[in-house]
Amino acid sequence: MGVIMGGRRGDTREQIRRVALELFAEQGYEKTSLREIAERLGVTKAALYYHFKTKEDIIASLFDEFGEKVDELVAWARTEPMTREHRVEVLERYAELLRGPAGDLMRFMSQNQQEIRDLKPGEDARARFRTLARVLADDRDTVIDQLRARVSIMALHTSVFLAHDMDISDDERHEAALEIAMELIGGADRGRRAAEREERPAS
Amino acid sequence: MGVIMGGRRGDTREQIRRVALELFAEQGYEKTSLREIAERLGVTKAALYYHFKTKEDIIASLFDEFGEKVDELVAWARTEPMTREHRVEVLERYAELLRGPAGDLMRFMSQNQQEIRDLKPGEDARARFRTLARVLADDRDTVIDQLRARVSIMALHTSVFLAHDMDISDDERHEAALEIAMELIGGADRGRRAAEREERPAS
DNA sequence: GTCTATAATTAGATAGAC
DNA sequence: GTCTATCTAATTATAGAC
Repeated sequence: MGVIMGGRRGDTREQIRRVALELFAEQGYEKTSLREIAERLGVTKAALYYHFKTKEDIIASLFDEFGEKVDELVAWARTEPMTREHRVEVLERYAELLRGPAGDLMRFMSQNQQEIRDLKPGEDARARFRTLARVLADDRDTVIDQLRARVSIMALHTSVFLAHDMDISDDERHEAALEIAMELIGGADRGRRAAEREERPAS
Repeated sequence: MGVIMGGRRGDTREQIRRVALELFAEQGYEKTSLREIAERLGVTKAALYYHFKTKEDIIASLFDEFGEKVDELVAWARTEPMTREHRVEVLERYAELLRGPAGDLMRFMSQNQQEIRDLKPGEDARARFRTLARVLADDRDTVIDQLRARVSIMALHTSVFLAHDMDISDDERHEAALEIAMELIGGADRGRRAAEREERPAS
């Protein structure tokens, strides 16, 4: 939208976010120091503190952007009844969301769950992850179907490093992970969910 | 084999290992300080350094014990041709191995992959993980079957925290994770592997 | 908006007494 | 085998000049 910031180049904040995500994804949150982020950007630590109050604020800013998109996806998902076809559509959209920076962020989150567990942005992200899983399989589904939904999402998050030594392109890997995720949530001869629904009176 | 240690109580080293695993699994490797381990045990940091040369040596000791068991499992797995039934058996044995301390260790590893990536014991563990996955699906299988094998192992490693807010017992969760893992590696109407083998001359 | 300088804290690790 | 005391290095964060 062509927003013009006060200073000469208003993109410093954005560059901090970009470099921080790079380094967090590369080596983890704790291991990445503010000094390192500043050095790679050619500025000093104090400059970082002008744009972000704390180190945690940097990562919070990254998670917030992703969180909004997930919230939108969940809201959209709930506009239609959860048929198997719709579940597949939701998963496809989520997989699409994971191409680009969001994928790096979720890969980072998967590989550093413990580190970000105590951080507010980490808690929020986990809550969103649960919400998305519950869209795919809720309390009316069997516990195993609920677990299948979670494993399928995790498969999408982790495919990059699960397949990192396999000789395939990014697109092939993306396709393979999506297929596995779909098998898990929309399984072939699995009709428990539909069967249960039939037995229940429309409330 | 009933080894008798030199000192009066040879269990200090073992207690350090136990407490360390507890804390590592609770809060991660980096976040757990040697001071914390020592305090929970009622000793001092210097006492730890008598039993282990470095902090890394403590975690290496934990991974080594687990690694031996995985090596044994892999060796056993290779004594028979890899039929679908045998794959299921291998996975069952691995799941059984994950009950007890090994499960805590693998859960810790899953949640802290980035942290232990640069550590020697972490590299070794990852190599063993790949080896086990290749026992279940090797180069002659499709890439998607290879990825399925890895997802299935990860599902076993992570079921504890994937299902931590679900209202099920440990045994139910264990069963559910194992079922999902088996679906992934021994899938219903999936015959690619067998078909490929038929086309190949017995070398 | 970016800098220098520094405070305050904590970590892993070692030396040497007992 | 365990202790006290200490070293070195790195971290997050702040104060104040320009």
